[in-house]
Amino acid sequence: MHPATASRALDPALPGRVAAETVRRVRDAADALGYRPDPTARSLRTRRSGFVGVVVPDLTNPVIPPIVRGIEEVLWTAGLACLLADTDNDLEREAAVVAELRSRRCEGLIVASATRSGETLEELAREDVATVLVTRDIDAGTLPLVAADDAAGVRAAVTHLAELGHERIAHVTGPLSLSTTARRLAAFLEAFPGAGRPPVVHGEAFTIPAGERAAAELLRARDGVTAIVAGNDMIALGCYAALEAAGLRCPRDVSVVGHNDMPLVGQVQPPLTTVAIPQYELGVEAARMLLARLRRGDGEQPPPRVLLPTRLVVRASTAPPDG
Amino acid sequence: MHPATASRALDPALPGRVAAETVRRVRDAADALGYRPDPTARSLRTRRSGFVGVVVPDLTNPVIPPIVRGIEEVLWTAGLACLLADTDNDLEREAAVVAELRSRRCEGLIVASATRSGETLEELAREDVATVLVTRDIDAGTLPLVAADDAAGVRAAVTHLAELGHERIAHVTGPLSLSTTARRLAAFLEAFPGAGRPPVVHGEAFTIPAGERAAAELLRARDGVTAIVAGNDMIALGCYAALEAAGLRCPRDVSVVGHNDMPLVGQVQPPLTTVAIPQYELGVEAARMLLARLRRGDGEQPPPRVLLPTRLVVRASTAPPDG
DNA sequence: TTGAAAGCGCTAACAA
DNA sequence: TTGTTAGCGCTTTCAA
Repeated sequence: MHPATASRALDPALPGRVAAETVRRVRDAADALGYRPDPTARSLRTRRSGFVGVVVPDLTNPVIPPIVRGIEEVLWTAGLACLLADTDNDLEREAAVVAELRSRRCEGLIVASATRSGETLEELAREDVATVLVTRDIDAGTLPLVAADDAAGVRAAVTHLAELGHERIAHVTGPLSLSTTARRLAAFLEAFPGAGRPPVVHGEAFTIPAGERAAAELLRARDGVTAIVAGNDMIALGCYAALEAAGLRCPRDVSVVGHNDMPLVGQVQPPLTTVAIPQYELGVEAARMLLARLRRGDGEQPPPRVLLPTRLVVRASTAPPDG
Repeated sequence: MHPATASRALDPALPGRVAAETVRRVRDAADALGYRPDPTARSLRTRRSGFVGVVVPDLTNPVIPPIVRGIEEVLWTAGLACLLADTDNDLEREAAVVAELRSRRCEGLIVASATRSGETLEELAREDVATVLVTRDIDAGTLPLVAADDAAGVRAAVTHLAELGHERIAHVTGPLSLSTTARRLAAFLEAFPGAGRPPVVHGEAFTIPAGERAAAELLRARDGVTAIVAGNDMIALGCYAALEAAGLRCPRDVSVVGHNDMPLVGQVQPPLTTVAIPQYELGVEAARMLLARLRRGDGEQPPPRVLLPTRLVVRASTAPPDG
């Protein structure tokens, strides 16, 4: 029997190209010998590596792991493995990581580390590398994106606070280099048309200390603020700290809404009202989009953008003002 | 110029095997053409894939991501990429995942999903596949291991409670299928030599509900218990819930100590006293151990075991009894 | 439906 | 120090 015939027999994608009897014999022999086709040799021949690069900004950020799980699950089922790379939120490392992943002939890239100016990533679009962005977008808008509908989440948060009776609502943003911050800020501002600009301060990172510093600044002016929409949950916890330092209580004096619904924010004191995003589904959808792109071969014009619904989880950090 | 010469010129590991002038010319040409050697072809020839499989039980478990970061960082620096696979705490999936990783010719495996009986993994030892276990061990003890010194952590916890004046201390374990549970339980029992067996109940998973159920059972008997050493932080939070349901307060009525120091357990109410483990360093050390194993070629007899120090973080969930 | 032959891009061994 | 040759294990023409 010839190797070529065996190869054909073992290829499930070939319908009647080979006799059923032969297929059986080949399979039996393969089982008996414990034969596993060498993926390297196959790759060399077929020009397909069988894996996808997954670039994350920081695996330690609680938003990321469920997304990666969603990606991994879908890709794995499709027979693709995940090469994981962490950029540690560093642009140079992102560039290095993407270069390495490309040189390793990844079939595609899923990138969760995008920053708005995204040099490295724009180049991927230009060179038509199969790429899908998750959560974080580039301003150029030249790459496919799967993200949560943050704007709707922020609108829901503002509406919730307004319904509780809040009139002076502030926003503590995350870092301005991220599209998530921009989207949330824009949605926040649009929720107050004409009514005089609401207070906005910027946190320089998605961390508790950064949130605390920004919120402290906000509270110094005070300005009648009775509620804060935070850029994310860490920022919200920073707000808690700043409120405590200022001798204010949450939610009695100031209500706080977070974003993401990360693990345990329902266990802190007070349990945090927050905008939940469908993290796992973001991963699943991003992987599916990449798979579709790989099957089609070339990029679509314009790149698809999918926004998944968010959900406001009301807990105890929001209450009527003066309550 | 011949391709073989070019290949040699581009290989940094070859000292004076090629003329400096030639090296320069080759490099210039390579740069000009944007030449990148094909890793697939190289792999086929050298029989080295350039990546390592990283098997995790559940990326969503907060203990895992920092470990993976440590692994990824070290491996990446060494020129190896990480193929990530999640078993979802499922033995069948672990078997499938390991098989797939092996068939993809990973140079080695780092496994964080081991269970004590670990069929699949014992086979790796038998077949001399380069493998390092992190955190979770198999009973057979036939594979290299990097883990935290949980026993010391539990001893520190018990000592801390004893010094506060607690005499009736209980243990709520995690799932018995895990070596971490066994190690912590053994250390706990050894801390009470002769003094009559202290109360022990078993949580069937490292989750808040499982911890709550187990702790509720414990509290039904009550039995004068004034302190609980929990199998991990999630179990500890389950204890919080059970205490609250039973109308008891922590730490006034019952003190609680967790294990792992996961994110935000310092923010819950009361802030959790817990045994911190060096997660990132576990990853770093596991990766280093694998690298050493790969360089040596064959397995050591007996397999190395490294325990990294833990640290008791005292917060507000522990206080003197009747306090 | 199967066999034969070629070649993916690289590097290791050997020869010059 | 460089050139030659061969072959890693597979799949894909093309021919039978």
